[in-house]
Amino acid sequence: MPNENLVGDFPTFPKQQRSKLKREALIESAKSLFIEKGYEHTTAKEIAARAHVATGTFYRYFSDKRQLLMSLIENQLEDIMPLDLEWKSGDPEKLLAGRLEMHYHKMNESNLGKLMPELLIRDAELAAVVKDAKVHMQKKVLQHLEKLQRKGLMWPDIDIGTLTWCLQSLLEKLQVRNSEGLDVDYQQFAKVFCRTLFPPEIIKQMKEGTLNERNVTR
Amino acid sequence: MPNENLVGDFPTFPKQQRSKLKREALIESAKSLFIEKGYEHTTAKEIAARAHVATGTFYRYFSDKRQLLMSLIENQLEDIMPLDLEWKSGDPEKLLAGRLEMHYHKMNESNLGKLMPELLIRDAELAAVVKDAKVHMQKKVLQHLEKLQRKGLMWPDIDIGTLTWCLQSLLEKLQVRNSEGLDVDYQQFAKVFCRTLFPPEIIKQMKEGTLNERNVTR
Amino acid sequence: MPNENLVGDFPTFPKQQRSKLKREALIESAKSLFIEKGYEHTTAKEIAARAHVATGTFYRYFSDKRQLLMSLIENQLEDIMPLDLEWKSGDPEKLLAGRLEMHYHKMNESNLGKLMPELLIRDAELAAVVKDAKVHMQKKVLQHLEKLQRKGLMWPDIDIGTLTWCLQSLLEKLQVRNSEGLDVDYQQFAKVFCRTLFPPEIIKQMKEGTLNERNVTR
Amino acid sequence: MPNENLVGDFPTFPKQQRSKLKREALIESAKSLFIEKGYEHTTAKEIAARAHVATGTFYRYFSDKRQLLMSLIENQLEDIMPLDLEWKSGDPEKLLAGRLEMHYHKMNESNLGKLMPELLIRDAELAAVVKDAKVHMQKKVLQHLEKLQRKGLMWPDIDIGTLTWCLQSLLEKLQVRNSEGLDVDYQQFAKVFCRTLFPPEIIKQMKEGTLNERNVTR
DNA sequence: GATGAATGAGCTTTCATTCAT
DNA sequence: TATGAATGAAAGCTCATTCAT
Repeated sequence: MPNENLVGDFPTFPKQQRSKLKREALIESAKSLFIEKGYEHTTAKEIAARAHVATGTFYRYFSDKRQLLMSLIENQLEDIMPLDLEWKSGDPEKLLAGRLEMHYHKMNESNLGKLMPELLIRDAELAAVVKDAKVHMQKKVLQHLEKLQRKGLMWPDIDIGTLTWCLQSLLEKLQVRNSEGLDVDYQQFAKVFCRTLFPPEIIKQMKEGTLNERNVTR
Repeated sequence: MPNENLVGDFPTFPKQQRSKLKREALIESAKSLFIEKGYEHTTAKEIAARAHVATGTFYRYFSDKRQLLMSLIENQLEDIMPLDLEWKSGDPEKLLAGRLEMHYHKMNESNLGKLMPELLIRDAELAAVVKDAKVHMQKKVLQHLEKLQRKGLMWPDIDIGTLTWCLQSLLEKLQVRNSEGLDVDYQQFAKVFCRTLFPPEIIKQMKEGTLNERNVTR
Repeated sequence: MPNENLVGDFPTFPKQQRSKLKREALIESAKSLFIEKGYEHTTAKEIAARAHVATGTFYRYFSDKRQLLMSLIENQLEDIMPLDLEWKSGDPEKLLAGRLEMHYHKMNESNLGKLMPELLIRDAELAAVVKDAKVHMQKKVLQHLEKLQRKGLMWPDIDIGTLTWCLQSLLEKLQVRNSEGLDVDYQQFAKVFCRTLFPPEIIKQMKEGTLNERNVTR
Repeated sequence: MPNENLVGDFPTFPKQQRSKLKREALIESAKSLFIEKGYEHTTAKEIAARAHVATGTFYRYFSDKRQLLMSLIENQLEDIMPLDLEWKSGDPEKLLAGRLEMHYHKMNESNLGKLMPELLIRDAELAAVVKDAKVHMQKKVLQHLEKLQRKGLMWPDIDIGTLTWCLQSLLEKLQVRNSEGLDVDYQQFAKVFCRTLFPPEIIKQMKEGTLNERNVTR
């Protein structure tokens, strides 16, 4: 064991570091293979091979393929989840477009979007994890929309639950579309979303900054 | 096996008939198993067993599990596809709500919705088939929306392609939701859809039947 | 392929028959391999190979190696068990020698003797099965010896339980020796056994036929 | 690791000492594991772990699992071997009972008895080692019995070889019974053994101390 | 045609052994 | 020397597919 207490020694922990690297290499390898060939069609051996590791090493880091999958998912749950919608002042369409673009750009880096539908169907436990996260996210969106509605910014006669569901659905689909590499005109999508949520005159006021929230009882 | 050549035997082509029955039994069996356990986890033996035929018989009717899947999909592509949107006169929300309900009721009977995401990911050829159908469907919707836009019924400043995509996406998601057994308030969904497509005053006119299409250049 | 519907055809049931043959071939193959290399060192693949059958076929007939073992054991439990001792009139040494020889000859054909010690140690369930059979056998021997003792034929001051255990132990060891191919002088063994059981004057009377059992209260 | 070169440190060869300790720890660990789970089911990793050393260290001390086994066996061969029978004057039954009890008590502490049958079957070389020891032991017993026979103490008409074999067999079985934790009435066993060896009147004389060995030609 | 036993490639997983640290 | 992560051969078992009946 090298002396780790010398002044100026490079403060790395070679073993743990290498371990961690291998673990990550395996996860990366698995991810790419899952995306290429699907979860079922990917074998532990292949995962190990692409990570430049022996088959047995796979089982030092993960009890099995499923466990690796769970790690992989948990790592990236936030990326998978549709973004958090929070309305600030300003042009809502531009605002949203910007956020959509940023979110899906990040998403694309972790190509999991492509993977999820398959996984969710076959694995009840995983589905539960993701569903929980989704429900949590939807609650937040719902609360936000409720607040907006109370402020009189939204269509008054539409059920907020339905609206939330529609938004999330579109965001998820957008995510899939994105992961398929199709290009997306975020400006246009933002326009549709806004039109779905807000009556035209509200949008106009928001854009002009003349929106008077004081009129709204809270 | 009883003697089938007795006088008085049913005079129609019993062989072909029985063949067809077996083929269908196999498809039905496969469908239910695919839905229950997923495509990968269903074995040829099981499919045969549930269809009350021998394993080998499976291979007389289908060259392989995948081929059966393709048959199954093709049979039911229309059910899987989001419905065809055609706007007639009258209250558009009621109209749409009715059609949605009918469509998803039909869909639910062929529970394939649940199956598709898994399949599409793994099987490029299948994905291509489905994508073709989807594109075809989208084209029709697109044309219809273009006509509506030209008539001045729709938001003038929204890209029709984006809109079409949003509609289809929502319809697909609705289909999934449906197949998960969650109940759906079609009335509300119809409202959201309509609001996404049409400006409020147009909706009002449609409902009142005072819409004057003649103003629209064609 | 021979026509099996000819008059005079041998009334066999080809399928079941072949199945049975294969099952037996597998059992035989397993037995010989277990004896050659031990249970743990024998693989399902090898068993199948020696039975001229594919690996998968093994699993059609047995859920796994252990199950095959159980079948094998149950088939041959009687052969494994030490013989049943019943004393009739006449020269007890000759009588016993004859029975020993016959028994161990039979035993040798099913070479399981060699196999048992290993198996019993590792497999609690199997050990239980064999132990049951052993206990049953010992009870019978015990009863027999008790009867002999009541008749005054045996050493009066020796515990019958201990004696039974010694006899059975020697028989089992003899079985092992036998299975190892060492030759055995049954005459001499019979002499030892008899001397262990009966006082010398009783043996003498038995040989002379002058034994008077009427003196014995029952 | 603490500095081991401090003044006042124990001046003996600490390295060799520690080595020896490790070796022994490994042997002890292996022994207990072999007894608990059997030789085949014990892994090198487990042995190392229970001995509080790294897996690799195992291979510094033993070329392989089997070699460790051999060491272990050789260490304890005497305990495993049935005891040495030497007849002195006095009550032979009491004498024998005492020795049996002592011997099997010692045996029980090194629980190897349980292990042997499994090992002997699989491992020809080990079997040979043990067999050698056994043969050697039997020779000694044989010589002793021959002496006794020449002195006229034993049944004159029984083959000494057979007798030796029977004695050894019973001793081995007793050992197994012992290792199974069943209780044993050594008094009774001693009685059976003596009766197997000596005619009743000799036993009587031995007990009474009236045995006149001088009558015997040597 | 129909049957289902048979096949064997291929997957998951274990573990004796090696070797860089 | 000691370590324990890494290795990869080999075991158990499954299942799509074939083929003799």
